[in-house]
Amino acid sequence: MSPELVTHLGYLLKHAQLQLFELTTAALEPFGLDGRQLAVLVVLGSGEPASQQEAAQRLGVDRTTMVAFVDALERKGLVERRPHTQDRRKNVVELTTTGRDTLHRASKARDAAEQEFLAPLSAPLARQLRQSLATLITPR
Amino acid sequence: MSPELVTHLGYLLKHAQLQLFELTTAALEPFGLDGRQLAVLVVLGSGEPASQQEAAQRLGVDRTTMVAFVDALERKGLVERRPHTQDRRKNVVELTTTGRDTLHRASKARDAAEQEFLAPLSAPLARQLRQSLATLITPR
DNA sequence: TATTGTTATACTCTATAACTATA
DNA sequence: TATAGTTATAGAGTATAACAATA
Repeated sequence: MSPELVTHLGYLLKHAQLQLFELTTAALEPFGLDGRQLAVLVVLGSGEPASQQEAAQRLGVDRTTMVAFVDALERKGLVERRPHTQDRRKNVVELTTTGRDTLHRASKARDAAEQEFLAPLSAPLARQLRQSLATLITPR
Repeated sequence: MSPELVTHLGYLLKHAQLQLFELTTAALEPFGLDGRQLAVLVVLGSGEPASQQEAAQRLGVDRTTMVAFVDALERKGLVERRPHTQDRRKNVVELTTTGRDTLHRASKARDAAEQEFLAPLSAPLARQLRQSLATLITPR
C-alpha cells in the first residue's frame, strides 16, 4: 500500500474496521452467524417485541432489507414471526430458545474478538480510543 | 439506534468512518471528485509513472476496477494514458496539469474535512487516536 | 388513505472469466 | 506461455416501486 495513503484518517478508520470485521467474522463462524446477523439478533432480543419495521429503524436499514434478515434467522431457527395481536399488519419477531442461547454465546465470542483486536493497546489507550470514537460520532 | 449496539467497537468504527466519509464527500464535491477518486489521483501522482496494474496493487483493488477508475479520471481530463515505451502492453497513467492542480487543492480540502471531523477532540487526543489506529492496523 | 410486510426490480461496487495485444 | 489492459458478466448488498392485507 502506498505510504501517501496510510497517513490519512479515512484510511486508518477503514482498515481498522476491516480488520475487526475479519476477526469478528471468524469468531462468529462457529455459530453460523455474521456480524450483521448478530446485530439483528441483539436488536430483536432486547426490549419489547417490536415490529419488523421498528427493528429495521433501530438497525438503520430499509424494511425490505429487514425481511431478508429475518428470513435468514428464521431459517436457522433462531427467531419466529407471529402476527401482532392488536395490529395484524405487523409481525412480532421473537427469539426462540435456541436464538436466545446463540445470542448470548455469540456475543461473548464477538467481545473476545474485540479484545483480541485491541490487545496491542494498553487498557487506558483502548478505553481512550473508545471514548474518542464515541465523542466523534456524537451528533453536533 | 439501539443503545445495545452503540457500545461496540464495530459500531463506533463503522459510524466514525461513515461520518468522515460524508464530510469528505461534501468537501470534494466542488472538485467533481469522491474520496476514492482522490486516492487514485494520490497514487498516480506520487512516485514514478507506473502501470495501471501497479497502481491497482497500491490501492488494493483489482486491475479491472482500476480500468473504470482511470476511465473516469480521464473523462474529467485529470489523467492521460500513454503506452509504456519499453513494454507496450502497459499503460503509463500520468496526471495532466489540471490533474496535478486538482490533486493539490482537493487534498487540502480533504485535510480540512478531517480537521473538522476531529474538532471535538483536543490536539493530543486527536494525535493519540491516529496513533492507536495506526498501531491496531499494523500487521502482527 | 395510510401503513406493514412482501416481492420484483434496479443500482452500486467489486470481482472472475474470457478476449486482444503484446512480450 | 505469460502478462497488461479491456470487456462482459456475475455476485453481494442495498434501495425503490408496486402489491396485498389490514388499519
